Amino acid sequence: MFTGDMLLADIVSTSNAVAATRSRKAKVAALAECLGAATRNELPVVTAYLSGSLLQRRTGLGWRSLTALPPPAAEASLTVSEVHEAFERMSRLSGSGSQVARAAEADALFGAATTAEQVWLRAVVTGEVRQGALDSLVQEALAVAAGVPLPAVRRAAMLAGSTVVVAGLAFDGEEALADVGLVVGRPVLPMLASSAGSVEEAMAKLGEPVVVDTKLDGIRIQAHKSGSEVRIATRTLEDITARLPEVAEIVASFPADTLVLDGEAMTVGPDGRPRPFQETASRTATRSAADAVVSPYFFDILHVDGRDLIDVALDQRLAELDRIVPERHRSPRLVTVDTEAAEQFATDVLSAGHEGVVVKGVGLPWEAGRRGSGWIKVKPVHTLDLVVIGIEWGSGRRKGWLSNIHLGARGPDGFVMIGKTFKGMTDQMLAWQTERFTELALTDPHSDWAVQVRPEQVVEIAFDGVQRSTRYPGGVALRFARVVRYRDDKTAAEADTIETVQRFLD
DNA sequence: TTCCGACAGTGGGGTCGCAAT
DNA sequence: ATTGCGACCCCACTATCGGAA
Repeated sequence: MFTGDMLLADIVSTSNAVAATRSRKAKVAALAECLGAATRNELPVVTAYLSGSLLQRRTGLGWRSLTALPPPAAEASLTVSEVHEAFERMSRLSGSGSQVARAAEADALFGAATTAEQVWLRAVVTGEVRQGALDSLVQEALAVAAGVPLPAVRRAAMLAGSTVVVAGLAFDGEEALADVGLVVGRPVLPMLASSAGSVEEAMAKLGEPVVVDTKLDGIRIQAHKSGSEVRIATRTLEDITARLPEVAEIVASFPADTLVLDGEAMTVGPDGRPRPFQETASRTATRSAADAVVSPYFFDILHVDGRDLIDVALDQRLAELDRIVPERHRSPRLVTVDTEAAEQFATDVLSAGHEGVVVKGVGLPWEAGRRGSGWIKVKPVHTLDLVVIGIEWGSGRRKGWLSNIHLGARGPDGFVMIGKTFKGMTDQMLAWQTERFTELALTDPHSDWAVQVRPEQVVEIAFDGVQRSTRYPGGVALRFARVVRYRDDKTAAEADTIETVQRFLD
């Protein structure tokens, strides 16, 4: 009765075919063929696996626990369903001795896998399938395989909060997908923002008029209220209601029977100014209602009292938001066509201690996922001239290139490491720095993953801010560091000092 | 023919809980 | 009590494909 069940080997060979081509159309075709071969009850697992993910949120397995694997099987026999069941058992394990039990499960699973299957299994557990296709291309493949329009798949996935749960519906046809609606209590995929260097640039992209919203430095929350019941979800749709009882209580008090709100949760000091992100992160990561209280600040509304507002223009949604949510729980905003007024607002927001602004087109509906959407964030950027004190070999497409640089600020006695970065490098820069830092190497560059170098090369680094660190000796680390350019017009002796970096903390 | 939107890849720092030591 | 790992919070940037202009 198990004949016809899809083999893991089919997933693996599809994944290898997808990885072997750079053409997106060819990737989609390969994915679609595999989706088309799945039975209805296999489809959720197959959909997840083809996008390089598991259905289990946590398995307890990671890179470290998969360093030593049992000998591989000679022939492929594992079915997709068996693999899913094995991960399901692992995800349910907890308590004393669970590591041993989990290791035994992992051993049995990997021992039944061929070499190629072991490679894929390890990659999917660590989130490193790297086949050049994730959820988005799998959605395209679903549309192709089921013969339905891509926008119908995307919209259903947005409203259901997942591609996996709508995969089967795609094969029922366009009407079945269209029947997927917003359900209060079921989180929807969040709308994301692209970024721009200035308010003016953002406004130029959107046309007029715009909403200039305050960008708070906390964590994204989606609140669902149904009667007295409130659920709070994060950006990845993890339910954190139990960790934010004070937020749930506030939402419960809002004058609506059913409600879906989008916003940010953040800790605020007694002076009314926002606290550093690290404090919000600490408070929201734990269940204990400690002294630091998190407050919600909402900036959008997707549903109220039986009415979905997803397709309604932003200005009309904001009118509803203002009607339901008191001002102290909304993020401050300005609606304008005037660039100067918008820039002044952004300046005021920054002096109030906030992260920046998000510029939004007033006429746009709410649309999940799409990076190049109608929301554009603008944040100030700082720069420092630092010294490269080490570098690491890259992986994936950066294999064979020295990639991730260690950054040092000038200290009273040598250079003090304050972070690393791999961002902002072009392929040309990667080639150049591989040669340059091989010359400056203090340790054998080919004997180790990380290479120490003579602190001579100055690099201009952009970053968003400085945070307290227990990892680095100076007690500070850069947030979102990226390379602007290498500077040959400055010597290491002219680099910025650790004191300069530490002053950013105030 | 050129341009640009969308996508995937490559990793960064910090926080916690949990199980093993 | 401490430590290491896994999970998840915040994320920027470049290369590339393929459709739009």
